[in-house]
This record gives sequence, structure tokens and C-alpha cells, in this order.
Amino acid sequence: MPRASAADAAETARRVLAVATDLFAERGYAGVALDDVARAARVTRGAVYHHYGSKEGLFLAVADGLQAAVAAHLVAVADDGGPDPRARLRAGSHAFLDAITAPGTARVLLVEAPAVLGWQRWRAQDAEASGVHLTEALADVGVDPALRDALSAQLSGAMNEAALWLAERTDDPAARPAAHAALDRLLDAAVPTP
Amino acid sequence: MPRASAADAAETARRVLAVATDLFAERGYAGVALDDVARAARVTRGAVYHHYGSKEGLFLAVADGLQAAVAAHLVAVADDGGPDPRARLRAGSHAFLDAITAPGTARVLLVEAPAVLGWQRWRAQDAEASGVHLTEALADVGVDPALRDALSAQLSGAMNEAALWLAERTDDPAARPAAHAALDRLLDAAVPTP
DNA sequence: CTCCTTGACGTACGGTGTGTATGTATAACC
DNA sequence: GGTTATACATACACACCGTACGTCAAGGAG
Repeated sequence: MPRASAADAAETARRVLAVATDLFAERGYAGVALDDVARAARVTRGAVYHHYGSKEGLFLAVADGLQAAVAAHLVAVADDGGPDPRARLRAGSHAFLDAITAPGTARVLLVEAPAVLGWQRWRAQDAEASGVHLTEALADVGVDPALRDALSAQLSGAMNEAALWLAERTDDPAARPAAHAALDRLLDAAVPTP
Repeated sequence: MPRASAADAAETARRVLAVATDLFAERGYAGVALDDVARAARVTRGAVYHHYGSKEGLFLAVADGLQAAVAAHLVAVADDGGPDPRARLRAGSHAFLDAITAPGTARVLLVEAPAVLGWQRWRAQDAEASGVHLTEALADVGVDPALRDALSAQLSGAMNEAALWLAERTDDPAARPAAHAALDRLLDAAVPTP
């Protein structure tokens, strides 16, 4: 008995996405069956396939949503970080770290996504969303072009690992300051000291 | 018709492990069925279950083997890196990077393993195999104890990402020197400059 | 040398989960 | 107001994991 208007359909898609985001964050990709998602969203698997095509398609939508949220927060903070490129680099990096440690985000984006989507697809998507800002900031700060890409990748890896490290230490109040302090050291290393 | 002596059994287990290592590296965990492994090793799935208990058990054995190889190479190089702790830190780090970029290693250890085994189990195993050496080296070099763990995690993340970054650039001869140069910058940042 | 226990598999089966084909009623456009 | 397309639900085929069970040789125990 499908009594779905266009608005109802959009609502259904949104509800499925929200439920899937929670479940993937909790149990990981392999740990959740599409029937779990469907039941929690009060539809059947047919609806899920209609809107997202496949389990991988659903996961991709989930990852996209989380990544967009992280990038939005990053850009917002960096934009009022002042004109000094070094300050912008720092502000943006710390903002990234804070955004990606939001409750279910790190696991989906940093652990599941590379395995599910493949590392190269994940890397491309990450680069498009937040990586560009890092690479750009490194350029603004005067990093040797020959090292820029390599350094960008390694700093990105450092921040991602910091996020996962933090996610396991939510009860230790000293962890977050320590992570930010360590990150500052690495960022200072990146900029050619004046 | 099982005519298996003890030596034959060990040979079977070894052959299955070798085949599984190749397949997991090529297609990832989800992309390989146990029947593929069994056929390639000229046995049935029964033999695989007998020796490794489960698909996850088989993957764990594969990951263990690769991680042991990486750690062995790391230790070997670091041990003749001389007595200077800073030189040992550098030598060990570069050795790690070289070892983990061996053909199928990075994907299994850095992309599949965290998702399959769970990040915490993977982290613990990685810390036991190579992480301890990094943390120890940082201590020897005089890193503030409050930052040591955070910095160790972030440097580890940087190296892992460098490895994956390199794995996608096997045809670019400038990539590896750039990765090592960028890594040196981060390592220099870690040691309190005298 | 014989018994018998155990290890090293092979075989058969059930359960779960993905994807696809098909049906259907309502919304949307003409 | 008839037609088409959309938004689902239902049913089915298929793949794959895990487990229960069977089997035959190896390796002592006597």
C-alpha cells in the first residue's frame, strides 16, 4: 500500500539514511544487515534498494553525509581563522580533529570506508572533501612543492590516527589536549621555520 | 582419503596460508570466498576450517605473518643503526616504511585488518609488533612523557598513510624519496631540538 | 603385530544475507 | 480522467559461512 508523495519519499530516504548511519557506526559495515536497517526505518529492504541501489550505495551515502559535515565544520572554522596562513593551517587542522571525533564519525570514515569503498576511492573522496584544504594550506605556508603532496598525506594520516586514538580515550580528559599538542608539533615541522 | 602425516599437515596449513595471503592482498577480505582459497590450495573448505577455525581466524594468521615480517625487518635495521637514539629512530622509521610497502602488505595490514579485526584489536597487535619500538625510540630521544603516546600514534598514522600513498605510486620514482624526506621532517619535529 | 585412538581432512546440510524480478497502488502530469 | 511513472512490498534465486558428521590413515599402547 504505497501512499508515497514526493515529500514522503524524501522523508523515507532520509530516515533510512539516518538509521543506517547509526547502525554502521555501531556495528560496522559487515555487522549490519539491510533488513536491520529496513526494520529500524519501518520499511522493507525493497525501499532501501529503491533509494540506494545496493548496500554499498547506502554506505556511500552515509559516508558522504558524514564527510560533508566534517568538511563544513572545517571550512567554517578556517574561514574565521584570520588571514595568517599559519594560523589558518593550525585552526583548520584542529577543527578537523574535533569534527571527525564526533561520536560515530571516526569509525565509519576512517576504518570502514577504506575497506568497503577501496582505499583509492576513499582517498579521492577524502581529498576532495578536506584534503584539498590541507594541501592548499601547506602551499600557502610555503612548503616545498616537491614535498607538499607527501607531507599532506602524512599529516592527514597523523590526524586520522589521532582521531581514532582519541575515540578510544573519551574518558581521559588529558588525551585531547595531548593530541592537539602533538599535532602542533607536527604542523610546526611542516612549515619552514622563519 | 586422508593420507596425511604430521609433516604433510604442516605443509597443507602453510600452503593454505600462502594462498590466502595472496588472495586477501589482491581482493580484500570480503572479496575472497573460503572456497577460492581451498581450491587454489588444492584442498576443500574442510581443511581450511580444520587448520584455522574460521575465515576471520585465517585472516588473523595472514595478518600475523605479514606483521611479523615487517617487525623483523624493522628490528634488524634498527639494531645496526648505531647507538645514537636519534639515528635509530630514523633508521627504524624508514625501515618500517620500506617493509610495509612490500607488494601485498599495506592493503592487508592497513586497510583490511582494522575493519576485519576491529580497530582496537588491530591497534593492540600493531603496538605489540612495531609500535613498541616507536614509543621506545621516542622515549630514548627525550620526548615529553605527556606527549609520547599521542605522538607515537600520530607518527604511526603518518607512516601508515605514507605507505598507502607510496603503494599507489610505484611508477613514480620521485615518490619514495619525497615520502622519506617528508617523514624526516615529522621525525625532526618529534625530537626536542638541542 | 594388532588394536584403537586421534588427527586430518572430505561431504552434506542449514542458515543468513544480498541482489533481482515482479507485482501493485498511488501520485503526478497531461 | 486516463496514462505513466514513482515508491514501495513480496517472492525468489544465489552465494557463502559455519557446523555436524563421516572416513581413512598415522602413531603409539599392549
